Amino acid sequence: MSEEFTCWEETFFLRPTVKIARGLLGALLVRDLPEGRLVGRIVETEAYLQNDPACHGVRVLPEGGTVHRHTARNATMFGPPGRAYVYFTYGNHFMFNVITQPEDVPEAVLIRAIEPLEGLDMMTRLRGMDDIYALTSGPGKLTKAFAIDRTFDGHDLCQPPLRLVQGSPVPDPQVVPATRIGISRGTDLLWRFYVRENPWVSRTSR
DNA sequence: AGAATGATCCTCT
DNA sequence: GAGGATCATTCTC
Repeated sequence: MSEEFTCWEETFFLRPTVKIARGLLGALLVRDLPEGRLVGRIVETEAYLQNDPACHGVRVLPEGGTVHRHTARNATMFGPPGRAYVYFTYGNHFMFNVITQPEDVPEAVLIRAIEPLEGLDMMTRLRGMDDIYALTSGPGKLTKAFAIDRTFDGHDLCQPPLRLVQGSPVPDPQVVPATRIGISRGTDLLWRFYVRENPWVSRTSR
């Protein structure tokens, strides 16, 4: 029951975004609700970069190059690091990302899967199901289990009621680099990372 | 204004 | 493994 949750300094989020995606494995997501606290350990992430055709902050030119793309939806991607970028997709799901890099550089890490540690009863209620391996094993699942919606877009992740804090680092032999999921461009890049053998990882193939 | 798409999930076969 | 749900956002004309 220790209250010692430690955020990162801003410099953590100014390192290369692919390294941050790797480094966020093992980090904890702490969600405070009126009914209690939810805690989970990040086990799968993906990096999205400013020159990356799959990134929301990027437009692909007909000639094949890329430029930054500002829109209403992705505005927080151009904001300061250490904040949440939350958007709605497929008519059903919120996606939760961590913004990296200085202002005006649209890069982020998508949190794809979490291992639930605390508050599993509340997560089953929020998810409307009781299979613990299905609670948080996907980007849309974990936002529902943690009650994360678009009101958190732009939220400072060092502040309650939603915090991203340090956990136990995951050693290299346990980290699997893989291709990203559900995108139509940039599919060859190994910018997804997950914890080997962890049952909450959304997809273990490549 | 209308069409297409989407960093997904669930159910069914 | 395939297909439908479902709608906000973005793109195209």
